[in-house]
Amino acid sequence: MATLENGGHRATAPRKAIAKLLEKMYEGITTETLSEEPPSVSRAMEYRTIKFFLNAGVVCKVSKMDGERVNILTRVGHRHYHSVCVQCGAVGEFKTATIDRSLRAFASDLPGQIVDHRIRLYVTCDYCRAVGGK
Amino acid sequence: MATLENGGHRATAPRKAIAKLLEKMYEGITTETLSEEPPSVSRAMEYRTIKFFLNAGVVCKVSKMDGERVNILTRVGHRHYHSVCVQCGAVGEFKTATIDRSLRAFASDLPGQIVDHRIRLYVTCDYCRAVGGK
DNA sequence: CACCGAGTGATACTTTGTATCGATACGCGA
DNA sequence: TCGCGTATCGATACAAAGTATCACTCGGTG
Repeated sequence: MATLENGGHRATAPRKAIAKLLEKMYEGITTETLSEEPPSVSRAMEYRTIKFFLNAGVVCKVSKMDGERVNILTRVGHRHYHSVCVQCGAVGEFKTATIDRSLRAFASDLPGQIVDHRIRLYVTCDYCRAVGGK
Repeated sequence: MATLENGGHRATAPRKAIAKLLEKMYEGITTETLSEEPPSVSRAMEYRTIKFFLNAGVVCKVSKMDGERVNILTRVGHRHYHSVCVQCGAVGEFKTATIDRSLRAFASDLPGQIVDHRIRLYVTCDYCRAVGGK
């Protein structure tokens, strides 16, 4: 929460409520989620708060396999990637030590100079594999 | 174009026009592009045709760095990745032989089983580097 | 207490995407 | 060639998603 209180911004009730929701929704939230779940805020606030969290770096947008984009809480630090369970939708974050080597490999296959990158993995998480029986 | 004529689908005038536009717009097109550029089709057709191309596998959706999603023509075969120039917006496709090794590395850092993945590189393309002077 | 800017809700409005419907255009068999 | 069913098309009505505006509230400060 301390992150929010920078530059004169306040950790207000709606923001704390939405942050709390973000914490427990591992599959991410959308404005639709916000209009259904308890911490009732005005429709305008749904968009405002999510946008606020986005450029505060508190949440990331992640694309599900079907193209839907949800907002998920950033739990780890700066450079990380997302894994999305194709069954339960839970989004995980991971880092990898080998990414630099991989990027060099990509770079050699490619004209131009890499300035940034996105990697996203679709997985079946351990829980779903255990439950789903496969 | 032959790709289109499967399952009783036709390569009609609007489709050919949009396909032609896709061929020359390396930065991808949106429905907005279609409403501005010549081959004038009804607004409903913009959406219909793009959706049609999408599940025909003729185009892919690619996210620009700012989050805008454009439709770009698929030029190479099945499994490929996109590079997006952050200056001119041109989208390139690339394959890489080393991806399997990289994925194994990711997999070892990650619980669950990888079923699919997306990789996207943001670059400054050779042309923009030459022109932009850096 | 007065002031001021951040934050909020309600609402109007714009943009984006979908559904519907009548009218055409094509491919194909009789 | 004629007739028919399906694929398409344009126009338009609708629905959904996102933004802009405005008046009002809340906290902190002098």
